[in-house]
Amino acid sequence: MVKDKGTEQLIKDTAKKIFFAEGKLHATTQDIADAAGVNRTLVHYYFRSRKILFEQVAEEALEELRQIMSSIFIGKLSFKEKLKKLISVFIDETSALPYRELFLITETNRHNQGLEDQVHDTHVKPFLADIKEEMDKGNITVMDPRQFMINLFSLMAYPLLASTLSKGFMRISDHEYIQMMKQRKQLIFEMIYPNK
Amino acid sequence: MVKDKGTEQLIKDTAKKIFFAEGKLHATTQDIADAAGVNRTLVHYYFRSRKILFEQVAEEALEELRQIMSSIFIGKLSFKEKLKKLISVFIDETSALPYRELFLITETNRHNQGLEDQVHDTHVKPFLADIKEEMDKGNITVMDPRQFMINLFSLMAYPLLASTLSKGFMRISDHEYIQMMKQRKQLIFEMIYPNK
DNA sequence: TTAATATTTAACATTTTTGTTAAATAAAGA
DNA sequence: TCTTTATTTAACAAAAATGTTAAATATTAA
Repeated sequence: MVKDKGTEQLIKDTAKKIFFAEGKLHATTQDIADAAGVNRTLVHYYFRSRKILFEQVAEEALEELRQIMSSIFIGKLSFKEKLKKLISVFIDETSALPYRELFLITETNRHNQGLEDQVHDTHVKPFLADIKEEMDKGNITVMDPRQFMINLFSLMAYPLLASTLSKGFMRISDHEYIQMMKQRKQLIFEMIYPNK
Repeated sequence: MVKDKGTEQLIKDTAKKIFFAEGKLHATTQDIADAAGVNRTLVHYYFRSRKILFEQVAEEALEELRQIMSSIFIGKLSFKEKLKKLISVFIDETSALPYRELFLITETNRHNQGLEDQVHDTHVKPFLADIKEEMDKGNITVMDPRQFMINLFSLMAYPLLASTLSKGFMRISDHEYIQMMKQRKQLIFEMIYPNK
């Protein structure tokens, strides 16, 4: 593997790949070092401890999720267009890194710490207000805007998170599943934002 | 804790509680023994190794998911009633054990083994056929029946699986979140099975 | 009761994972 | 160049987790 951005970054990126892309939540520092093709001591040299590496990775995962949200909500698109964009971006991102949320969830459970997050005021609150407004306009089904948001993220995230189970139960091949995930962009939009 | 069903069962039940209810996927045999209030050696006495305990727990998790499916599909209810029942049962079950699927997913990823499951022919295939039929009747929106099924399970499972993230981002209290999950039974049904 | 069996415990051993130290090598600046 | 600093490695140490053994206790059936 190329170490263009330096070894420290390489280690962190490799850890993310193992956790977020491969879903190997039990990976050890040795596993990470091996995958990165470096001596395990470097993990300690750059991060001092496994715990700190994990915390950095978790913090950046959270930051990445924030980025997705903010990338959508800058610019003056209509709600409808924002929604389309969010679905497309989120599904693309999550297809590449399906287990990122899962990592956050399990790390949070591991240390019995809920997450007090600032993303609420900057992104979630305005988004919920937009949803409310769109309901008042009669464009989407009226419900608790938070339920709307939960529905949206459920439909986007779950099939990628649980692809192993879905594919197993429904006997869908890897290739076809990818196709289906692409189709979901349109499908989710139509469910959430019905034409009439 | 009472050991009515014997210590072996107690250990297994405790492991399930830690994995499925608390989402502590990194729990050690010591953690499990402590939570069960027994000597760790008993884990080895009854299960020989940590690996075997995990495999048994995973196999039973899978069996429990099958049970949910079959409990719905015996009896001669209409599709509409089956759907209502499935949503209600699944959400109740998953509220109690939100991380059961997550355990299966991570254990599957850990050992690079997909799951070749017999549940397909007995439950999933007939369910998909029912969905198709209902679409032909014009009762539900026409789409790939597998997408319908994915939507259904996404809407049911994800909010419970990712409750930590949802509550954190949207600033919802534990108590209120439970209320919202109850409301989702009706809400999901209406999304999936629209009145007109 | 007693002998056989099942269950539980403590002590020990091994393996795995994590963390530390010091030395070797490479890179960069004076 | 030489000297300082950064990076990497190997060897070692400590801790954590898993697995094994044998003895103690409880249970059961003859």
